[in-house]
Amino acid sequence: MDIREIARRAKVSTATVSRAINRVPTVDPQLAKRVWKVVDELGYYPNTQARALVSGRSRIFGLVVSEITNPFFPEIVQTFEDLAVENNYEILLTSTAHDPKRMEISVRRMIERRVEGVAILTFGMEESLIEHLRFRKVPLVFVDVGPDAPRVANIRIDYQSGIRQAVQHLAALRHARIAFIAGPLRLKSALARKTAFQQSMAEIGLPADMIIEGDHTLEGGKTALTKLIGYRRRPTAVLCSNDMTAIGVIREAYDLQIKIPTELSVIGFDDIRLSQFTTPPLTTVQMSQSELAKLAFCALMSEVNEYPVSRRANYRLVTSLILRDSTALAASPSERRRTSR
Amino acid sequence: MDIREIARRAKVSTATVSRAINRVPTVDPQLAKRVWKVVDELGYYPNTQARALVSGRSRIFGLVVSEITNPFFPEIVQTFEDLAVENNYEILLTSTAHDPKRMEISVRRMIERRVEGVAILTFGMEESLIEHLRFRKVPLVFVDVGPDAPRVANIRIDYQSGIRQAVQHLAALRHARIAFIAGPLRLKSALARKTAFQQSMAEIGLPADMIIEGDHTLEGGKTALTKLIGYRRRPTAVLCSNDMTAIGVIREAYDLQIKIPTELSVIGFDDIRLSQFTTPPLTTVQMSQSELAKLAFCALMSEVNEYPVSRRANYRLVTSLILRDSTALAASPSERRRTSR
DNA sequence: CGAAGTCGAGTAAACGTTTGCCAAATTGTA
DNA sequence: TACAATTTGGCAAACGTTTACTCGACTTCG
Repeated sequence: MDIREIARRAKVSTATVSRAINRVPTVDPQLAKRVWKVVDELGYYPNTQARALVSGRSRIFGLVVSEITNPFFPEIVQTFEDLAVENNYEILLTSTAHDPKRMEISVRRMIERRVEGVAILTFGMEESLIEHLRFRKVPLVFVDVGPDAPRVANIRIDYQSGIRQAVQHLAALRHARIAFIAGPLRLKSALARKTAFQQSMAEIGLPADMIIEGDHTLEGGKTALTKLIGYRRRPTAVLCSNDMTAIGVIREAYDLQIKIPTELSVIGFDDIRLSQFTTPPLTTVQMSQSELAKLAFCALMSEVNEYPVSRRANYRLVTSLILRDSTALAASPSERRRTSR
Repeated sequence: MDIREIARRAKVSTATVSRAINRVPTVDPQLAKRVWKVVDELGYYPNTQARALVSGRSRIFGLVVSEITNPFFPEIVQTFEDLAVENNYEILLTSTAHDPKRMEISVRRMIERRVEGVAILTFGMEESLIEHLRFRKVPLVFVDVGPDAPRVANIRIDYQSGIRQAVQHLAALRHARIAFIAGPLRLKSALARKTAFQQSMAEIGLPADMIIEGDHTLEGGKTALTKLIGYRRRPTAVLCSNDMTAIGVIREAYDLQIKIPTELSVIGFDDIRLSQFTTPPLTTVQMSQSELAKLAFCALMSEVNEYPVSRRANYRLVTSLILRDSTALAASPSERRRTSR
């Protein structure tokens, strides 16, 4: 069943059917109604590939994430999908798992399906592959790491704002020995978080001398804590580069019978949904995933639809502290071992 | 850059280029090599929509889930995607959030993109919408709830096997008062789990008289536990219809200062990844998500590619108990209040 | 009243592939 | 050497839309 069948039954030309379906205003309302009637009766759905072929627009956006099973991403995917549907786009989702091979396949898939734009929401990506997309003039949006080039938008994340709040919150609770468990420092985002921590500490005259490089996983958080408690002067609070790390810390603390928050305050970063559900609920720096997805989508949309000369856009996402129950007043050293619930 | 450009440069016809690219064996290796050379040099990627249009095969499968943010689904999506990529398929992911409106949009999207098959991995779906797909003879695969019809495959889940193991495990640990927190009983899957529990209890002569209807959420688990401890004769163990419920129970137990597993044993169902990370790690009945995705994908593939007359296929997924640390010997009533870590 | 505009609908040419059919080239057979 | 049989590659017709052009029928205006 195709547009010709509709045309025949409504006794008009295929051009008119096409125009009616696409709600072109010049078509006579009478005719349009006749067309729509037939369309509904027959349950006709236009063939997207034919449309795409002739119009040159696939109405597909690519979305690249590290891995969907990483709790950071589902919310992004969800929001992105919602927006896509609202705007009659489809999304081509690929996960790269930081594997060059998979990235290459991702890019190939995107190009073959002729995506109109790609949001790369993984943190860091093979340059050479991006080139393939750039070469084809596909609009791109990155977070933090994008090149400064035409048709490339960047979402700049303001790590400092939230991390400063976190540090000052701890300081206000009289913590002076604050440790930081960083992410893998080859990731620009992890590096930026660490730097923000150091700067925030410096601002209030505290030493940022307890920094451990973790790997943004739960396991990493666990091992980091075991290292931390081996220190001569243990930290009374620990700020983590992401929530999974913080959850690892909480988990290890439980095993070591260190009470949180009374004996150790913990703050995470990201505010993945899961962090509401830890025991105790995690105080964390929020980097809104849905906001991020929204920015990415809008960036793509305007790149695709706006006046061809879209000025090199930069978007900004601020972070901010969410208070839950994993932080408390620092125990004074003397009462260190007594305090517990 | 299209196939004609390649043809021109390789000095062959477009037909030959097409055949070379699709590795049709009748084409002379010499020519094929020449074609591939040009293809690589120019970085040519075939246009999928044109292909789909003429071949009548979109190479897209639909995948319907409830919501990606539900921790049960990401793993499914991941596995499904991996398989899809391996077989040169793309996946059109939609989440319905149990909302009829969204389901309708989902179905429309699928039909417009001409998916070759749809896996409906949400538990329960609007009949009428399925009809639209059935009407177009799109192969479908369901879990548990599918109609018995041609071109519809079903994955039958064996809830009984795992739940029996769970019950017997608890019984072996001398638990006699075992509660069950069910899911929303309008869901066939939740009902089946409850029934499996009742049967398993009956088999070993224990009364299944502490059953509460929850809602498969963490909150639901929390409130269920508060009800449970109000009972005159408290349960010493609780089996939950899914992991989120169990996590809610653990969380509430923590707040109520009930020690798990010494004072209360908890078992979940699903084995979502998260359940490894609770404190204590959750003993649970595994229903392998990746296995489920694999079955669904294979069902679709064989429906699409096999000899036209594929006999009505039924697939089977067994469940089984995974032991972690949320279960322990039942405390005898006398030592009930003394025992704790 | 006739010429010049306006407006709406139809004709047909794309879009980039695959593939049925045919002809040319090659090989085998007598 | 001639003819049949078999490969192999090219021509051109699809696939289902959109859209630039065209053309007739009304309006409008001098």
